[in-house]
Amino acid sequence: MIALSKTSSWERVAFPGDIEQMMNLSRKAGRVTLSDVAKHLGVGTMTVSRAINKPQMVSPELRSRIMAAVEQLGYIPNRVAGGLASGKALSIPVILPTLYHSVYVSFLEGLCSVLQVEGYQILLGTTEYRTDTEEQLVSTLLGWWPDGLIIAGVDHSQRTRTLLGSAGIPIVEIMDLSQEPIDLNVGFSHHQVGAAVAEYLAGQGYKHIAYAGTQTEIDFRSMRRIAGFQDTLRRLGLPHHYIQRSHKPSSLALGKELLLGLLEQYPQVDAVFFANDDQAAGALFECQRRGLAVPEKIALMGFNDQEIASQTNPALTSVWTPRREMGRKAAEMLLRRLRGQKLGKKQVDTGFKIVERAST
Amino acid sequence: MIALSKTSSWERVAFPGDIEQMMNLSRKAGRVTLSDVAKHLGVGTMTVSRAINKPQMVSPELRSRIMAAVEQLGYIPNRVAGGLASGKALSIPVILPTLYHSVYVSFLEGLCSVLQVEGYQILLGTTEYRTDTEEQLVSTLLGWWPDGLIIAGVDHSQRTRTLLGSAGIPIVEIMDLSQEPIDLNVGFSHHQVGAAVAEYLAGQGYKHIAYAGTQTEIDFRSMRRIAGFQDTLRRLGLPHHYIQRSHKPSSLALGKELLLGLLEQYPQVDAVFFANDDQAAGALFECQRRGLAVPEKIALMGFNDQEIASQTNPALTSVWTPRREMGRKAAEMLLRRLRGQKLGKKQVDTGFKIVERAST
DNA sequence: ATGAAAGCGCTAACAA
DNA sequence: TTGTTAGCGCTTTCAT
Repeated sequence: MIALSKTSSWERVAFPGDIEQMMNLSRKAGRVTLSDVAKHLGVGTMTVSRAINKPQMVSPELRSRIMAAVEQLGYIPNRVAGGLASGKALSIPVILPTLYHSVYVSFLEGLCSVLQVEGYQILLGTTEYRTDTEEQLVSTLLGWWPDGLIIAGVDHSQRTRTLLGSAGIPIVEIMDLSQEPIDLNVGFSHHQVGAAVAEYLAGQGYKHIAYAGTQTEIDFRSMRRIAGFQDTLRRLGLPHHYIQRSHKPSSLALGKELLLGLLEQYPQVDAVFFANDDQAAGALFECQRRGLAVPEKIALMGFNDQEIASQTNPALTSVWTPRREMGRKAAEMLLRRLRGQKLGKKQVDTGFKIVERAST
Repeated sequence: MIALSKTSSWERVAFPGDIEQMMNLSRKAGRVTLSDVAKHLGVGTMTVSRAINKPQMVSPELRSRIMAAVEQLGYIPNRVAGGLASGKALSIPVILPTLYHSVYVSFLEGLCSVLQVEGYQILLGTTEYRTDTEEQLVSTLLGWWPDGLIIAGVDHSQRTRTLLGSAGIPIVEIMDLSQEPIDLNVGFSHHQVGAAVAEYLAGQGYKHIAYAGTQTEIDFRSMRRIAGFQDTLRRLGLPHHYIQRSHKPSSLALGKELLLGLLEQYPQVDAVFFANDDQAAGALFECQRRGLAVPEKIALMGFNDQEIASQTNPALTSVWTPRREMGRKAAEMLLRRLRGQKLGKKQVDTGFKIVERAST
């Protein structure tokens, strides 16, 4: 592998540092406030506030004068002050394990598509699958006096549960179903996924069915899929000990690694269910290289039904999961709560689907 | 394609709606404040505030009593109030086109890795490549009185530039190099990328070199790569009109579509530079299906050097771009500014590298 | 329809 | 080391 490289850096402008600092310090002084606008027009601050937030309460004539002044002076309402005064910050923290799985990105997009238009600001936090980070994030984010909070997963530390439970705001746990939700819950059963996949692969006639996944010690959802998977294999009288784990983060390369480890240890394996599509695709690429026919020699199956699953050769059977839909649903439930509307169900099972393609 | 499905939803608990509402309304009343803690201990509010924010200024004995009370009462500092009082909200908005490109996700991670530990909260906004959305986001996010702001790209509406320029806080434009940065700037030259790739492919002996990309009308960086690409081909006396565009968002499937469109229109094309690795991979998968030898019949090249490029068969030549590094660098420059430290350069060219693999 | 007063929860600046 | 005073920019409440 050759690497050509082009790099250069240079200084653009030679502002003296003290000018930069001055600009920085002048921030406060430079900001236009509500009362600046009010003074400018000789009206009360409340009138300006109303013109902006409840236009119909201000006479059209005054209103347009105010809006003109707002525009002219470049006034931007201070949401921090507004939030403090009103007790509503219009912010909603979202706590996710990572953004490297496109699953969480899709979820976020679904969420944004509803919340952004309603004027809510999303405060993002990622835990990297660590419960202690999660706990700390919850605590930090609650400090913003959010209107609600959305958190991935249903497995939290006791302190996290206490914090969330006593925050007095709607909480939505997502991506999984909880036995005892803190408040609201949108997701599907990962145990059922594992069971359904085992049943499906067994139904296709495979006899030595393996599970391969990463970070299985800290990814509770993956663990639950394994449990459902093994339970079902056991019930069907099939071997259920073909489990390959790794502590490394998920990637295509890791799919290859997991596959090779599996084949070395258990050459008889004839089907593998991966913890996600990337790993399955990485394994498939390795099969292509080795001339291992898929699915004739070995069947491969992914999870989440990301785009790559439908594009490889052969295309990968996978489990479709409604991540964007979960995002929208979670946002909608939160909004209903915030508006004081009644909620039909506090827990929603969004289900999943096995999408059969050529790899099994 | 068969689709098995499992879905169910049910009502978990039958709380009367009015209780839910009460809980919601009681939020304010239920919240423990700084003065609650102070009263509880019979000390001044400032002492509690100091014990939390500047521990070394409070006597160890009192400090531990305070921390115990904080823990016991479940006090969580209100960052909204603190932000208002201090004029520092410790928040930094990040405005990105989308999270669907893993490039922006990597950038975000790089950013978080520096800012999260320093106590800054990231406020996320995505524009979907729309300048009007960007303008609106800038305005909204500035309302949080952020300490700085990070924005992808260097092409903004005039109003956006004005808003950012007069905000009086450090601004970092990323992912590209600007002729006239608003303030700070970390990125690389997309024109240079296009030029370097054209030169590289021509150097490999290809004669009919094409560019394929999506949303080229609204993705200014892609446009700049095309410009550099065409300029160089022209200079080398090669045809430079093999350009395939689409208005659809980037995906593997679109790579296939772009490739097929290209081959239909210009059968003589012998090398294609795609706007990103996903598209190149999608095209490669289609070549596999059609038995089109890569690179013998047609050479394929990606952009960004995402993981998929190194895993396909053949592996894809690509252009490595330092997105995580840009994230870190942007965060560091911002922090230096916020600390009042001097900055070496206001603009940093992070460069790029052509990573040669088997597909060219 | 408009304005005045009070205060959201916290911290800077000063005093003791 | 600790406490007091004042006020951040806005909205609520109540008056006009």
